[in-house]
Amino acid sequence: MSTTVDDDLWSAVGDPVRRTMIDLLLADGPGTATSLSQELPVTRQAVSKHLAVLDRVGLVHAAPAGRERRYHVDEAQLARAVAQLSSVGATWDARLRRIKRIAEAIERNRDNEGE
Amino acid sequence: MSTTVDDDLWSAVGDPVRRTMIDLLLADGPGTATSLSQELPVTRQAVSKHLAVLDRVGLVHAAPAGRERRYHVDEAQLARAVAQLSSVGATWDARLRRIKRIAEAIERNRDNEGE
DNA sequence: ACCCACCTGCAACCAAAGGTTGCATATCGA
DNA sequence: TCGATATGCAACCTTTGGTTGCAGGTGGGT
Repeated sequence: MSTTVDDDLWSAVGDPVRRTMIDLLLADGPGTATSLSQELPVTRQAVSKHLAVLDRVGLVHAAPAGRERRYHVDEAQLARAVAQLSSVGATWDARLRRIKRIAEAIERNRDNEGE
Repeated sequence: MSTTVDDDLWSAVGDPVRRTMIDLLLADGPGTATSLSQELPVTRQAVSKHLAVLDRVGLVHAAPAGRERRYHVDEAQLARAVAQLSSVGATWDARLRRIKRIAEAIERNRDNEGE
């Protein structure tokens, strides 16, 4: 079961730089490619490309203001992304617990045969 | 605050093919590059490279058995990955809630001034 | 023992993604 | 108007995900 996740949304937040960008936008409020690049280890152009990716999947939106483009997080879309993260996490977690339970059952069974 | 996430671990599960591979290994139990590739839209060699990536970050381990290499999920490491997913999710979720709370406060304030 | 089928690893090659530099354009402010 | 600043676009490089082709082990019949 492939968990039916939106691959575009996931891989958008899969990049460490983009994840940090979202962190920054949430912490400091809306920002521009230039302002973000000053707090990141990459150039403004790289940040600009990442913003384009985030914009394409709807995680951020641009608000043109004079000579600068101020980006802000789309809260609804980010909430959707968070839901998917926890969804996959929950799926894996459930499987891990099931595996552990089966392992314990086998363990008990082996003990019974041994006595 | 950059959430101090292990970027290698995160980007390992960031790839959709690798995520599906983990799903398969959890659902069907240990498997080989060949067996996994039969249920995936990529070639055996591609799967083999992905397994190498997952192995490098400790999410899977190989058990050489005769002519085949059977891979199984490292449950502890996967649990760690799941924890990071939910950690980032929780961080963003908290910020979203805080933003919403502030927005509502401003809303209330504006209403008071208006009356 | 032999041969064939099967699983694997390695190398060459390709395309897309992330990153950089350089340059041209547009806007704000003194 | 002129300089400083913010942006966009293009060329180029490197890494990564993907492919094909080929050679090397291992297992199982005959």
